[in-house]
Amino acid sequence: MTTTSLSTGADQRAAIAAYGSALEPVDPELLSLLELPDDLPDRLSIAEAAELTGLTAHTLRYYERIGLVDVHRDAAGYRSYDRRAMARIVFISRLRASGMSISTISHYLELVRQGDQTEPQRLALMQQHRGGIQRQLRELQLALAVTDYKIGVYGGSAAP
Amino acid sequence: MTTTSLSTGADQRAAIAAYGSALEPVDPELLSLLELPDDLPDRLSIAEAAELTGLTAHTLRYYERIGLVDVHRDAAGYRSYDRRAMARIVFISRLRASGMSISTISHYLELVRQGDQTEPQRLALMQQHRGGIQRQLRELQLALAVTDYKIGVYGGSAAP
DNA sequence: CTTTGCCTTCGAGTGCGCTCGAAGGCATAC
DNA sequence: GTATGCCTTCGAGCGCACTCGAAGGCAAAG
Repeated sequence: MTTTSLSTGADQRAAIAAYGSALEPVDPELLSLLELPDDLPDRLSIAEAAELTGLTAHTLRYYERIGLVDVHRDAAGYRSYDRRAMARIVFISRLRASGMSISTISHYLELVRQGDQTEPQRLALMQQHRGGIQRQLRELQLALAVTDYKIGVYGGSAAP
Repeated sequence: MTTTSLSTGADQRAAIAAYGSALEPVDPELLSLLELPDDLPDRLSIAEAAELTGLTAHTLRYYERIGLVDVHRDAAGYRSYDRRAMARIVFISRLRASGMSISTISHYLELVRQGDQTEPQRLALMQQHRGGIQRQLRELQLALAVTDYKIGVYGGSAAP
């Protein structure tokens, strides 16, 4: 769409790469927090992205469909996940894993789209989420205690 | 049903009490692990049970309906939650809060019903659940890290 | 050429865990 | 008596987050 096909074959997907992702370099501190591998390829297929994130290809398409992430297409029309997309997806999956609803994530990302003046709202949202995470941590500790108790009752050891 | 009504009025529900719950005394260690109050009344209405557990009355009826817990009825046909029922409900809510599905909980409770010879299976189940809890704890730590990172970016402090 | 396999879009379906509402019973207050 | 409020059972409904399947495109292998 943006570039005309010069090369053919397998390289085409990679060749199409210099597109869109270098606008902002993706905060390296966040990138390392998200624990993406250092040798993360520039462009990944949906199968590779699924493998790396632990989500299914179906779920990745779903996240894109509902507007959580933008994903480029290569010359064949296939999805091509760049560093930015991967970072966002892992970020989203962290929020999901900590119980943030998809509608709240959508709202947060909409605030991001609206620019810097929404930072106070984003801050409030994240602070509230932090409270939720801490509550969950406490609940998990309680659950761990009763689970370990039962394991003890059944004569087992905690490490299976 | 079991006793004929001698008293009338408010005491009737309490009067019906000496029924069923004293068969086994409920493991005091588990009871304290479940953090039920020391002054837990012998018999609670569904509203009181809901209040104490943080579940809704609807959910308590649902858990009973699907066979997770047995609950006695008073002379008026109202549910009356004894210590044993409360302990089980809190136990269930701990398992739920740590991500055990209702069908797995049902299975576990069915094993309990089947008697001592199912202890190895219960042990395995709880050990597996322990693994799940630990995985969730790790995921929550990662989520907490990115959340705190964002809070920092937005100029906020972790304690709101 | 055909086969294989991964990819596309689209819309519909699924499973879970509640959640609700209707219709009615019981008990205390007035 | 009636009104209020909490309780009962029953079946149905709902929201969420996927999850799936059909129909078809693209490209490397044989």
